[in-house]
Amino acid sequence: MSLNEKADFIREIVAEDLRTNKYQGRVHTRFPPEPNGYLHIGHAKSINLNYGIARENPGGVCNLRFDDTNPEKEEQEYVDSIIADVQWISNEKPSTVYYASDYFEQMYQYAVDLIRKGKAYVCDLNADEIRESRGTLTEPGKDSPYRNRSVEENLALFSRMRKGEFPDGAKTLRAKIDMASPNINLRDPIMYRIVHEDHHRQGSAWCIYPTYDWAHGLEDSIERITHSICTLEFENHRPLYDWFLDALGVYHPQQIEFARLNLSYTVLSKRRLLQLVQEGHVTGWDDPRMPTIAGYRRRGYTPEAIRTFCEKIGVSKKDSIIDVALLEWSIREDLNKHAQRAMAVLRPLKVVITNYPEGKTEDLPALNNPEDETAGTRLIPFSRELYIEADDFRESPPPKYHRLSPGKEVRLRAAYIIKCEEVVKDASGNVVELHCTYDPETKSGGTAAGRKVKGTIHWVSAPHAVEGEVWLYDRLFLKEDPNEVTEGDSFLSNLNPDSLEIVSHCKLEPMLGTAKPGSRFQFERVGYFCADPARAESGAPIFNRTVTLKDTWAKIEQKGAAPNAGSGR
RNA sequence: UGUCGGGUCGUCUAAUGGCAGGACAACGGCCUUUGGAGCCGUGAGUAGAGGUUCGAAUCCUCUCCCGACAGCCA
Repeated sequence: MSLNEKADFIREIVAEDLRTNKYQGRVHTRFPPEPNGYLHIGHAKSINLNYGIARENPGGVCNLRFDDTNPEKEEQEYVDSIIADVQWISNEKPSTVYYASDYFEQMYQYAVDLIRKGKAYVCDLNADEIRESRGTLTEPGKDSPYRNRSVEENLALFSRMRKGEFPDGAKTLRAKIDMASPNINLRDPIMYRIVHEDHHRQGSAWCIYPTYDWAHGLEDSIERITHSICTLEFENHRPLYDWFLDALGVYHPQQIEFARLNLSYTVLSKRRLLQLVQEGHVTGWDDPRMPTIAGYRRRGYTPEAIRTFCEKIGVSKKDSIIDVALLEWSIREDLNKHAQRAMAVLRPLKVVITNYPEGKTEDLPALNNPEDETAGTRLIPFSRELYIEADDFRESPPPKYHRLSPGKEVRLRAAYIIKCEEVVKDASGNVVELHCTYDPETKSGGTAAGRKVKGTIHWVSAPHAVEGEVWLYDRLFLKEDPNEVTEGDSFLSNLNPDSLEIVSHCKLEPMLGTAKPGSRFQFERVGYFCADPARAESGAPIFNRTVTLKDTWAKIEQKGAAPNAGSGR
C-alpha cells in the first residue's frame, strides 16, 4: 500500500489491533488454498491482501498453508502449481509451506478433548437423515437420537472410527451445539467424516478427515495467526469458528471477511474452471484464455500488473463485479513502460520499393522503447522488398484514413516515407502487391526526416523476415455475466467460439526469431505479445497476444459504419 | 418469509457529522515517426421516505433492493 492511499477496512482493523496491542504487536496472516485446482485471479486478490498486510507491518508474517482436509479432491499437482503461483504473485519464496494435514493428530486430540467436555458426540445418522433432521432456513432442526451418548461411549466409538471399523458415511463426529439455532451452521455441525481414501500427503494414515469448520480455526490457532482473512461466504461460519476455539479454550485469532473478486466476462469458480479443462474447452489450466495465474503468466501478464490491479480494485464487503477493462488497463500500463518494441506483420502484403537498389540492405536503428531511454536502440534490416499489414492499405480509403492508398504517402516506422504508385492484382482482382517509391531524404534522422505525413505504419523486410505464428485471444465468454443463461443452458452456452484465432505465416523482424519463451514485446501498432514455450508444427515461434493496443481508428471506423447505432442516451 | 451481510457516477472506490473526490470506462480536444503513449477537458452518483442537527452519504426510524447459508465441499 502506498503512503498516500487510504487503508481498506481490514488494514484499519489491523492498525487498531496494533494500537491496542491486542496481539502483542504481532501481525500474522495466512493464505490457505485447498489444493483442488489451480489458483486464479481471485486468489491473487487474497494473496495480495494477506502478504501485503504482513509486509506492511514490522515483523509481519504470512503463512502459505494448504487446507488439505479432503483427500477426494486434492492432488500433489495442485500443490506444486499453487506454490509456484504464490511465489510468482507475491514475489516471495515461502520459507516454510504449512499443511493442515500435518495437524491431523493434534486435531484428533482436540476432538477427544471436546468429547470429554461433553461438547461432541458420535452420530450414526446417515447423510440423508442428517439433512432431514437439520430443519430448514425457517424451521428448527431435531436432535439426533445419538446426541446424548455417554462420554465413554463417544470416546470408544470415535476411536473405532479412526481405526477404520466403520464404512464410509456410517458415522460422524458432531459438535453438540443447538439444533434450533437460527444459524444453520450451528445445528450440530459435523467435525469428522469417514472416508477410506488415501491422502496425497498422509497416505493411508487416516480414514477420518476433519471438516472445514472444525479444522480451519484450529489451523489458524496452531499457527498463531492474528487475522484470519476469508471471503464473505464464511461470514455465517464465524460464530462456529469462534465456538470451537472458545469451547477448546485455545488461542483465538479473529476471522475477517471480505468480498471475493468477480470479473466481467470471466468465470472464477474452481468447479467451472475444472469443467472447462476436463471437457477440453481450453487446452489446460494454463491456457492463456483461463483466468488462472498460470494462464495469465503464459499469456504475458506480469505479476506487477496483477498486483496493480489488486490494489486498484480495493477491498470491501460489497459484492461487486469488476470490469475486466481495468485488468487490461493494468497490463497495458505496465507493458507500455517495460516491453521491448518490435515490428511484426500479421497479415502481410508485399511492397516493392521500385526506386530502391536491388540487392541493397540497410540496417536502420529503431528505438527499443520510446517510453524508456535506457532501453536503447536496435538495428532493423531494410531492403527493396517489404511486407506491410494488409489492413494498412485501402484501394478506396474511407474518410480520415491515414495509411497507404493509391497515390498517397506514409512513413515506414524508423525508415523512409514511401508513396504508393501502383496496385498489382491477381486474376480475381485481389490486391497482391504494391509498387511504391521511397524518398531517400526522409530516412529517420536524415535531412528531411522532419517531413510530415499523416500516417506511420510498421513493416518487415521480406528477405530478412522470420516466419511466426501469432495466437490472438479474445474473451472466453460472450456475456458480461457468463452465468446468466436461459433455462436449461449452462454457462458453456456463453462460451465465445472465437476466443482463439491462430494467424500463421506472420512476418516478424529477425530479432523475434530468437525470443526466449516468456519474453514480452509490443508489436508496434498491434498489441502486446509473449513468446510461448511451445513451437508451431513448422518450427515457427508462437506469440500469444496478451492484450491489444488501444485502437482509436477501429472506434472511428465503427462509428462511421453504424452512425445511428447505440443511440438512446 | 429464519440468520448474517451489503446498497455512493456505467464499473470499482474515497469522504468516519463540515466543499461528494479519484480510478477505469465513455465522450471531446491537443500532441504524436506507434491512430500507441502522453496532456487537457466534458458528462455521470449518495436506493426511498421521515427524523435529529447550524450542517447528514455518514446518526435514528421505517420501507425497498441485492447477496450468502439448509455438503459427511472449502
